This record gives sequence, C-alpha cells and structure tokens, in this order.
Amino acid sequence: MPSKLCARHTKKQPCTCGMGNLYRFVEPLILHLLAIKGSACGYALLADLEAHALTDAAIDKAALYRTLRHLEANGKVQSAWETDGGGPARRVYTLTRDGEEHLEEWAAVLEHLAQAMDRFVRAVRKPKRRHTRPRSRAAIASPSKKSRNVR
Amino acid sequence: MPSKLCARHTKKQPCTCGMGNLYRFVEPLILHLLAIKGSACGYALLADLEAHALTDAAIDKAALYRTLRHLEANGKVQSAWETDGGGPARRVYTLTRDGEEHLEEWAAVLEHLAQAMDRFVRAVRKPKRRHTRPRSRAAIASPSKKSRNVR
DNA sequence: CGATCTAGATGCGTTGAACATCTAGATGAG
DNA sequence: CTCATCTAGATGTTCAACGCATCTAGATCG
Repeated sequence: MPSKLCARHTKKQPCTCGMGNLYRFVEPLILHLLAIKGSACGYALLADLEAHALTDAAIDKAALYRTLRHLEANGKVQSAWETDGGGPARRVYTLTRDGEEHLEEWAAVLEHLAQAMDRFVRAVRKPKRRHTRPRSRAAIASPSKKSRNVR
Repeated sequence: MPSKLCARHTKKQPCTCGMGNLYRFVEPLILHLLAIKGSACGYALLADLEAHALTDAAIDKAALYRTLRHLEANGKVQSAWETDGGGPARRVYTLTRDGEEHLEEWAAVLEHLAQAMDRFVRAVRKPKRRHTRPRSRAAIASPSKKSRNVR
C-alpha cells in the first residue's frame, strides 16, 4: 500500500495517503485472517471475510483474488499450489514477515482513523451551538494566515 | 450517496454500500462545516477542511468543488452567487434540510465504521493465540454451512 | 452423462482519485 | 499603466479501483 511511498508526508507514522481506502479494507482483513489461521486459500478466506468484514458491504470474489495477487506481488504473502486432497488445485497463502509488519501498519492507520471518525461523530452530535450570524465579508475572504499555500 | 439505494441491503439502517468511501470523507466534512458555519463558499471551506480532516491526506481542491456540485445536484446543499464585497464572485452554499438529514446518516455510518475498526484493531493486537496446526483438508474445504451462497 | 460444487481468474464498463491547467476579477507593487 | 499575485471556481486527463459478469476446470454425486 505505501508502495507509492506518499511523497506528501515524510512523517514516520503510517498515513492513509498511499492506500486510498484500497479495496474496501479487504487488504487488512486478509492479512489478519492469515495471521490467525496460519495459512489459507482464497476460497477459504471468502467465508471468513463475510463474518469479519468492517462494513456491511459484500466482498467481491474478484476483489479478494486480485488483492491476494497484489499482496503477493508486494511480498506481503507467499503462495504455493496445493493439489492433494481432491478438488481443484488451491493456491495456499501464508503471511510473510513483511506482511506481519504491514498488518501492524494497517492497525495503526485504522486506529487513528477510528479515533478521528469518533471525534467527528461526537462533534456532529454535539448540542447545536447556534451558529454566529453570517460573518463579515473579510472574515470569509481570509480564513486564516496559514491557508496561504492551499495548493 | 445512497443515490444508488443499495439493492443488497434492505435494512433500515444506513449502510456503507452506496458510498464506496466516496470522496475520502470530504462529503460529511463539508456537511458538518456548513452545519456549524451556517454558510460558506468553497474557498472558505478549503482552509477549514484541512483542520478538520479525518485523515492526514491532503484534500484536493478539485474534489472539494466537485463534491459541492454533487451535493447540490442531490439537493443536500443550495448555492447562490455572491458578487458584492470585491474579489471574484463566490458561490455561497447552505445546507438544506435534506442535507442535515444526510449528515445524520453519515454520522451513523461513521459511528458504525469506527466501532468496527476499533474492534478490528483490538483483534489484531490481541495477544497472539498460537494458531492451530495446519488444519485437515476437510476443514479448509468447507469453511461453514452458511458459506453456500458466496455469490 | 449431466449437474453441482470447489477454486481461481479474467474482461469490461463505470466511477473515483491525483494532478495539472485554465478563466477571470481584484488588488497591490514598481 | 503594467505585471504579478491573490481569490474563487471549474475542467481535463490519466490511471486505478469497483462492480458485475463470465470463464476454465477438476471433483463429486445422483
């Protein structure tokens, strides 16, 4: 996810930039499931994803498989074909060390985001402070000094 | 946002389906800012958005203006040109009643999402329960009974 | 044999994201 | 006066993601 390295923020702390809400949080879910299951093929993950999903949005098969390949391409997971045991061959995935770290990063990002969202929700629900009368033109025109370089 | 009405869920509760994390949460932020400011033009919102943003991702001018037009097209905000006071004409936006309700919906959605993310983060950080040895083939093949219709 | 289940993958049309660019009035410096 | 800058809004383009449909193919079972 931070494959693009996020030019804007040179912060140490992982940021939400590079991820663009990638894949509807499918990525961290997969990493987490692999972490607790040890290993699994895509099809097996599908059922668990439904149960653990962060949102009530259904998870697309295609998104799952594509995300797995994407994770593998970035070295977050490894896969190996498993043909024994009947049925079509399964591509069985396991987390790499890199993947474990990636999951931690995701946790940090989501933790921040959750807190921010929580603050936002409470701000929205805060007993409506009656808003100041339509402010003067000047107040609107120059919101603050540090809004110079708004790009 | 639930303009597509979300065919999948006929739940009463607002869901995250229709929104696809639309516009990086710019939409609810705009609604909220308009709610507390009473009214504002896009340019004035820009500065406040930086301060209130949910993520550390910078907010794109283009995204802001387009979101405003989108909100207006859906009746969530109203706008009027304001030419007095010097400078180029400003399109000044105000929330509609519909927009106020929309903000409430967003609050509900974000509240749920924040809780889900919080649970997820805690699950990830939970003291690693040593995962069971590579489970039997059967256990992998049929994850659960209710995974029949995984689409 | 044919239907169904398991498992993975691909194709495509639409939409969103990131970034650059453009118009144009107002203002201020030289 | 002229040029640069600021304010304000809008558009265009490219690329990635999303949603949905479809496809292959082995295994299994009636």
